[in-house]
Amino acid sequence: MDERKKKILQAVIDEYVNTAEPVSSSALVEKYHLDYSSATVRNELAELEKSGYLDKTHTSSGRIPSEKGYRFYVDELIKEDDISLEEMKYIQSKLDAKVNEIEDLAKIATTTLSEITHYTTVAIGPKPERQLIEEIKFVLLGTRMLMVVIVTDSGLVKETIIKYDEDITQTQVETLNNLFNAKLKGKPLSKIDKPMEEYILAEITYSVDVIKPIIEQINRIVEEAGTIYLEGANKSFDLPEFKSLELAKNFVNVLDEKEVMLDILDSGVAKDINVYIGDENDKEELKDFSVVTFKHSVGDKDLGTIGIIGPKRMNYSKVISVMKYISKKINENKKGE
Amino acid sequence: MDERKKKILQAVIDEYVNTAEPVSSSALVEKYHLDYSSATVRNELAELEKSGYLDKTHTSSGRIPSEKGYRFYVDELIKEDDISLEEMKYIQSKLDAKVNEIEDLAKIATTTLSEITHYTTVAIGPKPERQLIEEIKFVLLGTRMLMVVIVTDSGLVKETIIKYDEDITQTQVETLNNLFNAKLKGKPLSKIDKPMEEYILAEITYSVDVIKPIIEQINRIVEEAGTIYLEGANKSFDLPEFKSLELAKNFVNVLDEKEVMLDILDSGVAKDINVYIGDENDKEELKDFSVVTFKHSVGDKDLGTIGIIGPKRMNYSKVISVMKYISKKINENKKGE
DNA sequence: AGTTAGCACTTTCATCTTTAGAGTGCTAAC
DNA sequence: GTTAGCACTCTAAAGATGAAAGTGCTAACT
Repeated sequence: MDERKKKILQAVIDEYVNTAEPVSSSALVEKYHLDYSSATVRNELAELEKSGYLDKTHTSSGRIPSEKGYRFYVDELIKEDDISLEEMKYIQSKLDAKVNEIEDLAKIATTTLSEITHYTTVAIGPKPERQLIEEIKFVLLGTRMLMVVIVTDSGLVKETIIKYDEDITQTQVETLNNLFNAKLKGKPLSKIDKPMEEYILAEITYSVDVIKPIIEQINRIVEEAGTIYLEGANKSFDLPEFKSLELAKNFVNVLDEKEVMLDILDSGVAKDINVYIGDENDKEELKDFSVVTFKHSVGDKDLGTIGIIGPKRMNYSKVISVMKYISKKINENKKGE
Repeated sequence: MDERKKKILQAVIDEYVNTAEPVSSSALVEKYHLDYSSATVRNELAELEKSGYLDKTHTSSGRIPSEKGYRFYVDELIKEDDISLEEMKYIQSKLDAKVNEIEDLAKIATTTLSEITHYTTVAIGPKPERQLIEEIKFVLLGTRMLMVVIVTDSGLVKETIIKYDEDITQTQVETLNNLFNAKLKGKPLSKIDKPMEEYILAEITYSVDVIKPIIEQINRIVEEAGTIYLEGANKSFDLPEFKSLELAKNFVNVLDEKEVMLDILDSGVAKDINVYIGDENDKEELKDFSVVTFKHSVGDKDLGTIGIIGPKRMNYSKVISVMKYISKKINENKKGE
């Protein structure tokens, strides 16, 4: 593929990303200052189509990029710094807000990413099994409410409350603190399995009624730790792709299925940024969309994965530039602590 | 209004609620076993229209209920037990789940209501200012993380975490516990104002840096305590009213505006169930919708308000029946505790 | 050999026209 | 008071028309 073809392909994609309308040869010449006539461009477009980088919606329509075209764009033509000074400042200001909980950080990053790109974003924290329990603390509220707090090494703090029908003594709380810390500290954050449950039950001399709900709630917390954030689902309604209400509904339904979302975010391979264009998505429901995911981390600490879901004609340059910038800034901020 | 007119009006509304299509005289005769010819029904329909209970979309169309018609239906014709045995069982099973936090109860009620009625539901807890602080507790996690827990008399538990750059001692935690409990226990859950802040700062001998973030976070918690739950926003897309994407977008936007939602839920007057039909809504954005709200409580304890937002042709009978049933069950469950 | 003007050809999209069908309102008869 | 019958109205879907937007190809040009 020669330089002129690349330039034209890039122009077609840039234009189509903006307008969502098939791009004509004359529009390219006018808007992209090409020093050739529309006829020449037409010849090139025909060849690009023959090689599979472009498509047409009907015989006499302008061109739209094919998935192969987008893939070439992402691999070869992408601008890595497609981000304005204003956007940088905005990101900085958002990230500057004092963040106490690791979950809030993910939330802020997700929201900001959605605000700047205008696409729908999803996020998931580090996998529970990969976090280690740093502390587990029991706190008595009043006389019949027990709060359980779990802190992990990646800074996740999760708590839950259990109501009892009878008073809990401070001594009991001490025993619980000692026992659970002895058994769970340093262990991965995963559900309490049967053997462990039996061990704990055997160890504790008093009522099973106190322990049972604790184990139940801890297991619930662990499950919840893999929760997904979703941001800007509405934004997609403004896309011309969703002129058809049918499509819009489908899209919303996909987002609603946590399982699907989880799989997508998890599937990212070794690379920090992964781009799946249309058919490259495993999930049938996403064949008409593109997904970009990135894992963010500080040093070797995994902080989870953020993903963007948008139309295939997504602004890949902007999305990836912004992702990289956010990722960089999170790292800088965190290192300062 | 004579009995036959009532019967016909009821039939028109029931039919329109189901089909969302203008109702014809012949359809009424066929489906509702009226012992009159379509011509007679037509005469009655004409009179009902003249009195303002019915409308037409164009001269030769069938009838649709007017807002006055819906209002009459709600006031006079409603079936108070429009709920099936299956639905009762489903509600019971949902509410049976052990609920430790008052907020979870609101969440469950909201979700269940949305699932059964297929409309969008919103909920808000009791107003923060009307709750009294029962306990405020400081808990040290590790050496540099401080957790603040606030428990109110209506059972709300809110917590937050503050990270410090230096170690916090157990003695400091004790001082904090004593001071804040002495000053705030029994007081309404509201933001810490300037005089109180200054008093606290004067009282504490050590670093302002420790106190400032605590006050900040407590104020954030209080603000958050008035949070809204939203459930089943997607469901509305299935309504034929939303054939136009424009309308659907507007609807989603209304839901997004927390202020509007808050006002609506707050505006409920003394009655436990309030119905606002179309123009009866204060908010311009809701003139095309109907809103039903109900306050739920146990004894004299306010538990907040739940609202349903749907098309004017909402199934008022079902909505109100289900609301009453849920309210009743919550009361029974809670009393048992 | 690469470029381009020119023009026939294709397809869409918006606008009109037509027609069948659903419903009402009214009149006159029961 | 009720109803059969029919003229009349309006909608909604299906075809008809024409302009506009583009392409592809040919033949001429540099």
